[in-house]
Amino acid sequence: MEQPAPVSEAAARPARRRRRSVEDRRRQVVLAARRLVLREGFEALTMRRVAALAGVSTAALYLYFADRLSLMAAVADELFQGLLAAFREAAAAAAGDPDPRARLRALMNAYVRWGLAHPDEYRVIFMTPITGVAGHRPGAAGVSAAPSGQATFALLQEEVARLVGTGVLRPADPQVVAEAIWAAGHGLVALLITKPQFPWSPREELSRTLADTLLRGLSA
Amino acid sequence: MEQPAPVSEAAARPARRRRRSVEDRRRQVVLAARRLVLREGFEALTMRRVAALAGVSTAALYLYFADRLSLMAAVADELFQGLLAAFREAAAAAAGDPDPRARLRALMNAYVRWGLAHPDEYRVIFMTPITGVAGHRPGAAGVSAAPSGQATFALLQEEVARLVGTGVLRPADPQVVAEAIWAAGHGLVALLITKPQFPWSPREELSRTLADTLLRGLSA
DNA sequence: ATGTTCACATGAACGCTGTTCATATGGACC
DNA sequence: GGTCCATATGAACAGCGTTCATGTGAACAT
Repeated sequence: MEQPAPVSEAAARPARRRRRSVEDRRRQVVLAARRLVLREGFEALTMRRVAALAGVSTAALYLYFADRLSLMAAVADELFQGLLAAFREAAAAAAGDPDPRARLRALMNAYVRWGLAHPDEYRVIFMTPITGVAGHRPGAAGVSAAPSGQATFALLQEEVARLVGTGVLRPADPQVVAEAIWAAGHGLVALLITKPQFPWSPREELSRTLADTLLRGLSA
Repeated sequence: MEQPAPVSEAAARPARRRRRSVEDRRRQVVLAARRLVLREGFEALTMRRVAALAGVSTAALYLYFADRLSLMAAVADELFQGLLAAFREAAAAAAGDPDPRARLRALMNAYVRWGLAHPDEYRVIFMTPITGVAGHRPGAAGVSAAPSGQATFALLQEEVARLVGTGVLRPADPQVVAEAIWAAGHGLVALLITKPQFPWSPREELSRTLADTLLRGLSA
């Protein structure tokens, strides 16, 4: 339809064309799910609602995803790009700052701000027991594990490694340090989301104190 | 039955006796729910299963609790005592240490260790959107907000205040600092529980790095 | 002793969930 | 034109939280 192939190649085509179509539909489902989260929140992310919004039957979802968590993993991978964009933006904004720690601080702040600004998306990505983007139903074995997520963490990890390498931060395993920073940021976002009735100090102050303390503790 | 009151007081008694009985039942339900979590994990905590184990009908639960979250709040209050005990134990163990920061460090480590050792209980307490111990059905308005939880956080907050007061930690609002420490610890536990497949560094190393970094950043 | 009242308890139902499966359907190949 | 097979579906299953009309039995008044 898109490109009328020679008849001689027609034998090899169908499989490809079919697979293409399947992946298109799969992607369409993921996008519908994303729209659902953005518009109606985390709780709206049910198989029936996603199917209805995507215009397919509920059972059809199980042709593209092993189960609900696999679908959510695919959605998470999509949502990650929002956080990734915020990361890149923060890093760019801190480019001119003379303080070598500015970029790392900007990443920390961007993470917390993004999480608090997008709690429903944050819940999908970081507060749901998701393994990574699992493969289609027949393919059984899971495939690529959330590339966007890895890219995002890599950004943090590389920045830490850079600062350790240049001696700005005291000698340490960048992997461990990056994980610790991530954990600290996640804890703040997650607790504020889960326990909103706790008498929290102002969020700005809290976020600043956490980032400052970590940076001070890590500095050489 | 327990104490045959004079007939003249009989008019006032029933209400009291009845209330007592109701609270006993309520407590019995909470204990059944706790046993369920301990033995079968977080997912087993359903209204039907709790009711069955407590020996009452499912509908009866709604006489004692407004909804499922209220029941879980009561269970959380019960589970908190485990963490509180771990906190007290850790504080006592650090009593002889010459380092004035030893107790705070011990609290941080105890928190993370307890959470990782009791993930199902941790999920009930800290990873479920719970408001506090809500009142009975008719009473409508919620009552005491998780006393054990408050006591636990108070322990951390007081220790921070003590160290700030003695000049061991740099001047800061103990409330903000305590919240930040809590958030950091929570993040580590929560992420390890939610994303067990992530290629984490060894837990001991992670926990130590996080605690050391925070202490170093907070020290005067 | 009898009648009345009312807090407490329940079985059954409602609408929702994730998931499975027998049954179509329709295009690709022989 | 007939066969096959990937794709799609409606219906069903078991479970969930929650509600409500219906008991039931002890406490009180007469």
